[in-house]
Amino acid sequence: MTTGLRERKKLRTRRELGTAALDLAVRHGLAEVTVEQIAEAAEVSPRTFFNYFSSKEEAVVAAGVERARDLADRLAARPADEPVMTSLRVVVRESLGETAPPKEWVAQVRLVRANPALLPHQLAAHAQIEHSLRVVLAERTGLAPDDLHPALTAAAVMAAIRVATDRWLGSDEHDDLGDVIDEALDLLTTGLRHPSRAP
Amino acid sequence: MTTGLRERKKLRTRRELGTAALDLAVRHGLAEVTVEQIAEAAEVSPRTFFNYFSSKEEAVVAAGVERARDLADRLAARPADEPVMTSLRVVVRESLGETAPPKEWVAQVRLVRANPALLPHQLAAHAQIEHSLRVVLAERTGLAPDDLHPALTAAAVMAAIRVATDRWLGSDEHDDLGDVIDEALDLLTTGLRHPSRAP
DNA sequence: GCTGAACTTGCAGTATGTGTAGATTTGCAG
DNA sequence: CTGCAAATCTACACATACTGCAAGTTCAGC
Repeated sequence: MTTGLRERKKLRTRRELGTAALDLAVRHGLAEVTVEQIAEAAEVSPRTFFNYFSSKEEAVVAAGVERARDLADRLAARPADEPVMTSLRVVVRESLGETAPPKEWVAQVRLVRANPALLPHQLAAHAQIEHSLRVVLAERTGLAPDDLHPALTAAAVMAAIRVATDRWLGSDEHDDLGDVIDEALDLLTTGLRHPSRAP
Repeated sequence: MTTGLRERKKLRTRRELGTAALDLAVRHGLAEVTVEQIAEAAEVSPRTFFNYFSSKEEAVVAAGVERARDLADRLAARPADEPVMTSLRVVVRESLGETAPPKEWVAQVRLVRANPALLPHQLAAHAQIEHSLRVVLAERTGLAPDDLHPALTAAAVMAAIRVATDRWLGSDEHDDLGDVIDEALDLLTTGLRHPSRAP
């Protein structure tokens, strides 16, 4: 089952467009970048750009989606008898990178922070990832794919990652992101109980 | 502290534009509606529309934001010694309406379901509400406004509402929405533990 | 009433996004 | 290898979305 040339080429173009969009936006500011420039950087016609993405915002964020799709893949690869939350902690750690978070990803989340116009599309991207997670979780637990439990678990975990990342960015990336996320996941597993203010 | 005429007028225009956008989109389909039509329906120039919203999608979703802002207001009005989750359950029930969910709101979420292009903006709107909730929760618990706990609680609750609503829409609005949301909140407070499959 | 600030508006110009039709490339069977 | 069918890319045309600017117009406070 070798993926045909056609398919590979398409994927390559998509990636090309995504990274070009991100690169240009980081370098010159989102507002200064036009679709024409992105298309040119990816060596493709402007019309073709719109065959892949419906806006430059979507393209900028697309790279992140692909990165995060591997979260679901990794999750599916964990042993089925491992507690779900354990699996989730492991895969999140894994995809955060051994040493530091991938700098492409950091550039992206920083860009979103600086450009509120990107937020809607960032959140939509998260929703896609959330959906992938939900599907895997449903298989894993043997529940229906539209059951409340896998859906909410996926949503809550994505929320934890989002909130933790935001906090991490806000604190000038001083803490270890993995630790912050773990803390957030702890809160989830303890039912969001009010933490004692004197530990 | 009577709000000046100016301010009231502005709010009125904003509301006018939002409801006009929603109305037209429901009636004719989102794609068929132009900003010009929305502006005309609100008796305002197209240029003015863009002084309020940066796209028609944002306008369509704005009505929902305002409705949901009252969630935070209601929450702030609950007694401070009531357990947070209890307060949340109460205010969600309250704002769902005594008998049935407000039909304007239902129309809106249905529209988003039918038009994926609206999803990003819907999620951004949720993020705004989430922020309001977070602020109130922080005050309530006496924690810093950027603390992980209020932030994650707000995010998780919004996620619960979103997932529950989606499920409710998917099941042809047969169940009681309030019950579905309660179920989702239960999952949150029990730490998302895997529900026993034989109750 | 007068004055400054806030809001609205028209206009001009650029960028976004889509339908269509024809060229180009790829997959595949003969 | 050849040629056909389907997928993809591209150019062109066009409507709509959005923004900056320089007026008008309306409101708040003195």
